[in-house]
Amino acid sequence: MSLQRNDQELRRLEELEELERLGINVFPYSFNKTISNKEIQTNFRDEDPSPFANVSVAGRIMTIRTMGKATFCDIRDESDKIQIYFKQNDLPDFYDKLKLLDIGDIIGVEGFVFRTRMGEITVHAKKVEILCKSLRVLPTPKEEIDEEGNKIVYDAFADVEQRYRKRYLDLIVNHHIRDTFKKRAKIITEMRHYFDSRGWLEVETPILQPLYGGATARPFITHHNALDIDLYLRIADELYLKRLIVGGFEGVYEISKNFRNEGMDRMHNPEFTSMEIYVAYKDYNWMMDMTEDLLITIAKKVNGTEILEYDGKEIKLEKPFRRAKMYDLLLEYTGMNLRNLSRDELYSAAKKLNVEIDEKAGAMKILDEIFSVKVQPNLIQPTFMIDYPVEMSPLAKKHRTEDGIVERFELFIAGFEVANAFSELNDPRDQRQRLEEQALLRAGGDEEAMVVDEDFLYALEVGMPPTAGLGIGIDRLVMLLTGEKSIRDVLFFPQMRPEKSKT
RNA sequence: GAUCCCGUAGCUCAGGGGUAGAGCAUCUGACUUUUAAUCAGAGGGCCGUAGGUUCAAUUCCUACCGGGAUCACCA
Repeated sequence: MSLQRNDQELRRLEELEELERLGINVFPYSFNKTISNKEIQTNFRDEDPSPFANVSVAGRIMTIRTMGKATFCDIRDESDKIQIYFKQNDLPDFYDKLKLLDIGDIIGVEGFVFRTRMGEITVHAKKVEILCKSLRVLPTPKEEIDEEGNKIVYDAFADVEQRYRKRYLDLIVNHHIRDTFKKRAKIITEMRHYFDSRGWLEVETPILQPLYGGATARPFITHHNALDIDLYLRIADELYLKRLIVGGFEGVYEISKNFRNEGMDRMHNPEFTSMEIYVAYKDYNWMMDMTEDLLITIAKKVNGTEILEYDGKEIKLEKPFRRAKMYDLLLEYTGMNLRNLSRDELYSAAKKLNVEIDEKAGAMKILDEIFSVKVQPNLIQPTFMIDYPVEMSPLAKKHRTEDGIVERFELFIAGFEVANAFSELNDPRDQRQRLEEQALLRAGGDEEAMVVDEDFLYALEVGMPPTAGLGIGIDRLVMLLTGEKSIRDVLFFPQMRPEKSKT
């Protein structure tokens, strides 16, 4: 921890000490803020300023303009900016202390609201309190509105690394980014509301798991000292939620973090938020209807429209979403029928399609690769891809009429996966066989294959009703509804490589 | 892991083999309705680190360090 301070920071420390010498508590305990900046900005009327004859505002100083015996500054609170007018005659005790204030300090101001000659709604200060002295220099972007009303930003705080590492600075300086996070909160609230109003129960299941399951991914491993056992941070909560359906709940859902020890890019963060829901007596057809309705409801509540714009493309969330079988989509975009092909036939098909494949890849891996290169980028409008090969989906129920296929869908929007769902496998014999096949893959070196969870199998043997399950990647849904291109822009604190001390 | 790009003042960036540049921020002075305030002045830099080429390197070369993007990995 370096305590080296630059000249500007040293000067701020000196100012702080000077204020303390003058008997001012630079870090007081509270302030009676009576109104938000936004309320003033939206409700002030020149005809009748009386409701604002005595307001107390507070916020962080963003700019200071001193003109001798008068000073203007802009302060920002959570809601908006407002200008403060300090006049020497009106602040005999405080005015000379203004020079000890800096951009970044937090102040509280009592005064009356008026409009300046330049038309700016402003608080004329009668009393000023310092609420916090800032010892670090803020990045200092400047904004200007040109004649066409366009906002021009100078010296933007735009370095993505610094923005992610020091998100608090990003939030202060790039005030608008908070809109994304407000929207994120609203999306989750609306989702909860949708589920709760249908009587489904929000639950919490273990994050520390003795066995990990419910998805194919490498886990994070940790250690419990008292029990002296390794535990895994969950990669999914699926198997626990199904145990609750076995226990007699008919609708359970959980919104929480999963952890996957894999690569990071604009669609992946090692910890991410997912929602999983299980509803008894339903199948994947019902779940598709519900998913459509859920997403359209949320989009309308959050954006006021079911039309999205993402990456320059207009996307309509309109019932019904397209439903297409996996092999039909593959045929559509590759011109090849890939069903019932052997591993080697799939491999040569991939070669023909110029899809690069690892020599050792198995049949499902090849199929997945062809899909993600040739099909997925084209699925811009909402598309349920349905009916996957059984080998790809160890927890999904076999298709009621088609051999070798399971009842599963994934929802693609804007070319990325938003949701994944099955008619849940509830035949314990079939489930055991599939998990044992996974265990074989695992023994063969596939680190992502699932492990056999005997207690889960026990629960299935006790009996789980027919059930439909759905998982939605919340981060990706937020990206879709906010237009953000990187998962890092919808997470306050995305995972970053640790900062190493520079040589 | 591969490829490409970046590293110069507190911030955003320009420059270029010969004393290091701008705007903002900071400091001093002027200014009692300014708003990218303005005006006059000032301070602030191991030009990421190390080595090489050179009379001379912040600049060219190499390596390293730090970071980013794309790809690979990863539903």
